[in-house]
Amino acid sequence: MNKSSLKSTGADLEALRHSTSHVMAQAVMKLFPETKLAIGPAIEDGFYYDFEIGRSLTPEDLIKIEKEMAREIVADHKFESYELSKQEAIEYFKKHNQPYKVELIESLSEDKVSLYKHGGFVDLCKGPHVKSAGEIKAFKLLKIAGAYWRGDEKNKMLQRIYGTAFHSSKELDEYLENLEEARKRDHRKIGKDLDLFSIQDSIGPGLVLWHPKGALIRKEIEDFWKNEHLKAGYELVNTPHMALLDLWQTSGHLGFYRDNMFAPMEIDEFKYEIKPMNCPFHIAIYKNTMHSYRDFPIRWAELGTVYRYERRGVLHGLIRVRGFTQDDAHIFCLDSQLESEIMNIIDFVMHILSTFGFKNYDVCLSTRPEKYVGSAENWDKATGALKKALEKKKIPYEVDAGEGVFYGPKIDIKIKDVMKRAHQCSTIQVDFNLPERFDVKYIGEDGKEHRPIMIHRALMGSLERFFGVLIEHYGGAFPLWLAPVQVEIITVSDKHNEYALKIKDVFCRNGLRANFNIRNEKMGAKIREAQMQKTPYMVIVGDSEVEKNLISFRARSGEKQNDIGLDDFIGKLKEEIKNKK
RNA sequence: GCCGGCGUAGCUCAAUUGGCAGAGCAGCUGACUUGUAAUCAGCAGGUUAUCAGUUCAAGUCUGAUCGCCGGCUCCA
Repeated sequence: MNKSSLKSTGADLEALRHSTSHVMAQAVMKLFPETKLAIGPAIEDGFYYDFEIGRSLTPEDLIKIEKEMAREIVADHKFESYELSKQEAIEYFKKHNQPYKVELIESLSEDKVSLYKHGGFVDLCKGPHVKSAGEIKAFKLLKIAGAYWRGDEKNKMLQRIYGTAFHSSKELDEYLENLEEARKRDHRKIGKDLDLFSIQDSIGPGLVLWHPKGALIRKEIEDFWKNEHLKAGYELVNTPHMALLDLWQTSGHLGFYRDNMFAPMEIDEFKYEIKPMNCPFHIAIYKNTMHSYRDFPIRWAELGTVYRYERRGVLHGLIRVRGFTQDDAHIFCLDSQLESEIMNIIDFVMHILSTFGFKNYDVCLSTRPEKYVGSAENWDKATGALKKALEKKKIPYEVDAGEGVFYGPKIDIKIKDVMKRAHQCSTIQVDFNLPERFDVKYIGEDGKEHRPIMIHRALMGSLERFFGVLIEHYGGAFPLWLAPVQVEIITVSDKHNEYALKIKDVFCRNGLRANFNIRNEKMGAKIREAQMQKTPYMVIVGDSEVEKNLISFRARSGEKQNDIGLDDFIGKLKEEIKNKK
């Protein structure tokens, strides 16, 4: 649940949705009187309610529940709040056979509990609610899902109904249209339509095949990434995909990360492990030589491919996979450099992400969890540095208290795509664990050994996830610099094929990706095809162009221009590529 | 992993109560020679995810397995 976005949609909308969830629960109770109620809050763009019902709900049930809700809304019962003592409330819910409510009340610290009543329906609830059910003007039940009681997988699984509600049906319709738009932009669909990537049964779940067009986009991203890193004072490293199991013993991953690691394989009586992280390798490079305090900061970056075991049910297109390439970097620095390094990284993240058209972010600072390594003093120092860096950069952020990784505090940056959905990609983490475990050190000014600070960071997170987000962000219509085919050459008839091949060659020599499909098809069909493939430019040549040695073009956007010089057109494209627009 | 749903040609989808697996697009071949979002015709394409079972007969019913989808938990 995202509190900030609840705020942005308004407290009254939250009350409306919360009230709608009560009305839904009431309808469910009426249709299934044996139902045991769990919880039913408002969430970012709607609400849900968890139930234990004797049987599995079906989509038809949702329709019945909606009808029952509509009747209740017409009845327009008031929402009335009142208080009971804890004991009275427990007795009430015991009497009505509502064990989850009893458990909730028992866990409350207050002496009195607040309840809301409307119609005959009573629920444990802090409120607030709308005045009466009639205020619910537009709602829809969206999906049925399983959800663990109290979010713990050891507990019983309940049935959750998701729904949403708005103040007007116009807003509801807009929301539903938005959902439809999101479905159209689904990277799995676009990935198939544009032949960018696939994930196949014969290869294995969560393992991505990058097809030529996807791989081309990846190459452009990688080239950009590498060049920007070199400019920003990073050095590039490369490390293997596996290492002796001992390495993971030393790093501690076998202890705390085993569930996410694939089983080791045995080679020549030694056990090897496919890597779930890149950090130990970078540390190994560091440790291969002596380091002076003068060397810092050391910034090593790698597009490092890692493999992690993810439970089957969590895999999702490119967003959640089992093999992925992190745009990883590790920075070794002095305490005194931590803050400025963090600020550098923040600037760098913004620079890289904004190039892809991501201008809005949700930033979170995660602080020390209950279980942690390192001294509390170091944690405070590092957390303070992260905080100060964010404040100096005037970046608004939320604090996720206790949500840091056990080895250090972190800043997570979630990018917001054009559909305003947030995606976890970038992360900046201070690590107190690995330097200790690997005994990483440098020789200080005083001639003695000291422990450097280590920062992990990823800007795009993983190329797979980032690509998935990018596909949805652009809806498949990649900007020219990323488009796998930048120019589709289309001839009016096959008389013009020779000229088409000639200009294709000119495009290629100029480093532009031009395609000419010689297939004998009417130009209307070829334009349609290029348009559906979201090719940025179509160059059209017929008698007129061949005669005058010119070209005509049509942009994906609909922009058209006839009879321009090939050099002028190429200049235009090069300018557009340079600006990465 | 858990709850629920789904799995038919490369893609999108059909196939009465169990009764001969089909269409469009894409592909191939040929004809047409085209001016800004689909030219026409022919051909080919399948162990209906896999494996068992029920039945005279299974895409359809049952069970298991695999995978996918929506969530939960977990996370780049």
